[in-house]
Amino acid sequence: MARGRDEVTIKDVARVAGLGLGTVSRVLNNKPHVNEKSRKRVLAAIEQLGYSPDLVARSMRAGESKTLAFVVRDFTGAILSALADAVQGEIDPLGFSLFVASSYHDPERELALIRRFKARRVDGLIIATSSEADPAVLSEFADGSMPLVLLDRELPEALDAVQVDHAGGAAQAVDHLVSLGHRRIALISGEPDVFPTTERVRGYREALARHGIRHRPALCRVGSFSVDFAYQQAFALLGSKQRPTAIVAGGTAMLPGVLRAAQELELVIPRDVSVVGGADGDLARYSTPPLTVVTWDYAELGRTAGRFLANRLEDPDGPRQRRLFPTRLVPRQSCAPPPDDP
Amino acid sequence: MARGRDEVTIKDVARVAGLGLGTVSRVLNNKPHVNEKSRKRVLAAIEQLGYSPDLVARSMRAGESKTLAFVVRDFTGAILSALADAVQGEIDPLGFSLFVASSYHDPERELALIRRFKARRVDGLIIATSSEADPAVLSEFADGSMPLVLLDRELPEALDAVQVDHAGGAAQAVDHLVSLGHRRIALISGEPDVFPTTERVRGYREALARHGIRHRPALCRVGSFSVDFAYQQAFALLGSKQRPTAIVAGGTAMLPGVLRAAQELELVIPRDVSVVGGADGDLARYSTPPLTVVTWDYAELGRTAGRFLANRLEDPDGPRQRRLFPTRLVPRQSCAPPPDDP
DNA sequence: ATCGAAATTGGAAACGTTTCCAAAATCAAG
DNA sequence: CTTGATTTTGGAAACGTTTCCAATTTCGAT
Repeated sequence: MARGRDEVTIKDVARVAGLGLGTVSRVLNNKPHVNEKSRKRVLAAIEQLGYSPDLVARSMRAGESKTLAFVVRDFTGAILSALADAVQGEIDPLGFSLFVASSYHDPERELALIRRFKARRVDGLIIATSSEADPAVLSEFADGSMPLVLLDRELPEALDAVQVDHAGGAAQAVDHLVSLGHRRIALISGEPDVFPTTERVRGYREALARHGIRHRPALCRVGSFSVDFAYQQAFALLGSKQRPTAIVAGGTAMLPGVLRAAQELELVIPRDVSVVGGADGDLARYSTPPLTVVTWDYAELGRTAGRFLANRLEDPDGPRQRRLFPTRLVPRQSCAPPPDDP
Repeated sequence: MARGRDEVTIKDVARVAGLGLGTVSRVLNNKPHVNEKSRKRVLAAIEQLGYSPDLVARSMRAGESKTLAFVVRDFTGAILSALADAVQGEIDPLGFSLFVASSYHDPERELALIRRFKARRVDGLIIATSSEADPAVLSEFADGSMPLVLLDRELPEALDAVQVDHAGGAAQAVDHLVSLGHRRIALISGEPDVFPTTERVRGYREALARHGIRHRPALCRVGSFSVDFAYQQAFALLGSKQRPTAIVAGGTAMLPGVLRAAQELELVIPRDVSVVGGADGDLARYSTPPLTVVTWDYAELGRTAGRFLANRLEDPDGPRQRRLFPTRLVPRQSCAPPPDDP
């Protein structure tokens, strides 16, 4: 099992170079106090033996692993994978490698993942907690034993965070629809206890109020980030007698559900109902008609998260880092004035 | 920097339990030869101190890290992230954590990633090499120093692999189109030096031959897995005088490009041109019209890759593992008989 | 009670680094 | 040359485990 019986170690390098362990280590880490001639000899020996340092041993001794973890609810989906990709791209040049794991919306599982990463001596965590309310997960963070960056979440602790201005996004969507003449505007979003949903609801209600439109609870559907949930809600909404003339779909997973419901009820977008997507993607961009969406810069969000975490590791007591990413509305062809009669 | 000054170690547990290191270690690893009463004492001490073993130290001593890496060209995209997710789900219960990294189609970068993972003592690799031809990457595998599973690639070495039957898939697409009356069928796929493309081309040509249709090189466009490439090729193809009546788009990234080209040329799918997608996804499923695609079970592919790698670690000299995943054609509404005149 | 076998136990050694300290070599100034 | 300061060097100790071996305890049979 134990591969690497034949691995060359720093001792071999020292022997071949005819120098001591200390000197080799100093060369490896670019430390001062090593004669130019010795450095050359060490480098030659390294080259000759094909030596490369054992990062596990290094972690062991140094107490840090140059390793980060990215924990989300679910990787299946273009946005979170784009984020992971961006994070990895950002931290790789700094010598870090990235673990990823999904909690599948299960706080229990999430906790187990965090614990295991802690045991692996991961240097830091980028995490979109499955819930903002789970006390077990919260208390795992409370002791401050693990540097972390929150991804689109809001926790009571004073943690570094990158967030998207979903409230602003929802407001942009409502403004746009109102300007087209809509008054009965529905919102569908996912899990009620996470930042993206609470913010969307807040932005939606505030925008309605601003336009003097009464908020009807029946039009605000919040539950779970799944295609099925979105489908059911959209179906119920669009099938009702006083159906909304527009739907704001929060989150990527909502869009397919809404489209399917509209299709099954033989409602044509945007003639019969207007739709604004809560995040951009291939589906929104290339479907017919292309869908108006609220979007933001995924890659930059990921890079920022990675950078925040790297900063934090360098300066554990530095000031809290936060950034709220603005959204923007991309008008395409899924919104039109409301139909006359219904 | 060195967090964890206060961490509790196996020595503390031994002291509190009033037993030796060996005994504690035996309890931790469920080894035999430990008295029931001692076991209880150790467990109590662990509980009391909140001890959890340091996985880095364990790796150090054991020579294996319980860590795997997943290296692909690009994570942005639903398929590869679904695969990563499946791999992670499969290996997590076995105690493994998963690193991910993108090579961005750059063999140089890919090599650097592999080297770093080796230095991290990763136990194994699941990899979709950026090219099947790069000698540097090949030779890195040749020494057999790292167990690995190939993902949709074919290399001369006798390596474990999971692959998709893209040749069969392309043939299914061609058969379907021919049965509708098409004769001028184009294929667009990505990088020419990787398994999915070479197989698609092979399947495409064989199917054409089987139907007695002459292969026209101009209709077979192969280059890069990018939306832009697909767009350009589709635009050229559909804008030509003898334009194809059907296009087979190999790979997810191809689809948006083809759709956009058709849209800009004001060609209606499937009236003016039929389209078969080379992989399924939200876009294909929910766009209007829904697109006929060739697909396969992404999650099962990922799980199998994970399982193969775990098997290999358990039995380094076991028989070579391979699996070719069948594709199936999902008829939707993007294919129709060819237009009469063009 | 006594003996041999089996079960249980403790702790040194090892894994491959980096860090630290003391020793050796070099240098500059007198 | 001598001396004191500085640079360079070597190697023991430490990081937290597991493994191994020898020592001790327990057990069963006589």
